[in-house]
Amino acid sequence: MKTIRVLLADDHTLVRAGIRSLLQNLPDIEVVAEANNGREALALLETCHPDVVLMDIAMPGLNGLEAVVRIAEDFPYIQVVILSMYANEEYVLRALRAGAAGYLLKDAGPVELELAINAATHNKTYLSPAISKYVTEYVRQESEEAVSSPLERLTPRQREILQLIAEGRTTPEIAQLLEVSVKTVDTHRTQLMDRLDIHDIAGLVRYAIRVGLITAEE
Amino acid sequence: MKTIRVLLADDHTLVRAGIRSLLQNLPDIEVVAEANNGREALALLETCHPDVVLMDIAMPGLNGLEAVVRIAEDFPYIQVVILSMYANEEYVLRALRAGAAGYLLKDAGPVELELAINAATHNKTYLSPAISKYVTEYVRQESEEAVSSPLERLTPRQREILQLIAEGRTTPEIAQLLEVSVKTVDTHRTQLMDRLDIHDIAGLVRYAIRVGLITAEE
DNA sequence: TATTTTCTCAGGTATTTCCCCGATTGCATT
DNA sequence: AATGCAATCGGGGAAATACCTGAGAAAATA
Repeated sequence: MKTIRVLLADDHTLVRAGIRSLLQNLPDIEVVAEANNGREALALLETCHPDVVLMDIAMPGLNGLEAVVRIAEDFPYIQVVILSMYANEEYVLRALRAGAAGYLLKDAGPVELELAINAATHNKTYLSPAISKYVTEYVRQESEEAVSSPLERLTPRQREILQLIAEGRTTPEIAQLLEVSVKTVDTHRTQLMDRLDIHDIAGLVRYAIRVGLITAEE
Repeated sequence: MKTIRVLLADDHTLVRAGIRSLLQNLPDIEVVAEANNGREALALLETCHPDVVLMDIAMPGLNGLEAVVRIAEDFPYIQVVILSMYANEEYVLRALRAGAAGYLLKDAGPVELELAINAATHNKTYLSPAISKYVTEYVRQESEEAVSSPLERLTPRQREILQLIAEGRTTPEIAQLLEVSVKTVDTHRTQLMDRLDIHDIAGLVRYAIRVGLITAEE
């Protein structure tokens, strides 16, 4: 079995150095190049021809998701494993639709690194357990049509109520504001919580901020 | 020269493993323990008695800045080097005021790791070049009086509980986590709400994000 | 030493959240 | 015509929040 050539793309030098150090302890894996961002990674592909690209998402200049799209287009034989801090559904879906061969959380164990890289070289997909749960099957088929940011999984009424909740309004206040029954608002809250799989106010607020429905400032 | 005992605190397992791997290549440095967050780090101090703590800032449960304050108070002979993604002035100042012996950016080079740790053991301070420029001198003197990130209107305990609330923990959960009565947590919540003049969970979450106690991401 | 602050805990109460079950209406797609 | 979805409303209940009063012990501060 020949050694697997890996390109490392992460804007944090220290993190990159750390992961390189980890990979050096693994057999059959060789880090052939490092990149500071997506653009650098793309530029290095032709000269280094890696088998697998290990790529962070949050990078200045050209981020990882964008880079995955281009790699999949121009170098279909190169597999990309995303290395992300966040189990953000939006990111995961976009990465997989773009053709990523794996999605690793940065709090994954070192063994997962090896798993993901080996899976990628066999054209298989490895996902960190924490994310595979809400992705699993339906992503790839669904990718053809409906795009659906998670926010769009909510009805307009649900989004409206989510925003009011995140702004700190109580259920009775919202009911009065919208001139409907308290029970109606209650039902909407319950249902939008189900859809987002978030079950407390704090989580809703963070989510609302994440998707830009509100801001933390006032 | 005896070996330097290091405790590693970072919530990203992979990053932690990477840095540990880097440190193992350095002479006279031994990683004696790893922690997932600030609270775990504090708990490990007594049993592992490290010389230096390498600590991330953004961690769930108890963040790095808060942990520095407590370490400086309870274990003044232990040096703390902050390991952060952000060159955020607010963070840097708070860390140094709290008594951190160093502030490393995650895109620092591996050599800086060694520099910072060695500086720390000699009671010196190492700062990544990118941040030392806007810190330099005036921090330490100014720290005596003038003030006041809004967060400092809260007691350490209140900040700790605020963070847990903003992360979505319920009162019983927090009580169990801190090993105090539910009523105690309840009182803390009430009192910190009074001080901030914020009277609902949603507002607390937005506030916590605003001041950098937590992020909207997960 | 005296005072204040912090942290701890308790009782009680009102409100709200969170979730279960159910339902009707209307609108749109199949 | 039938199915699905969105929006409305209800009863009921366990849990959590929000707020009140009061209070002891330890720590920091004046």
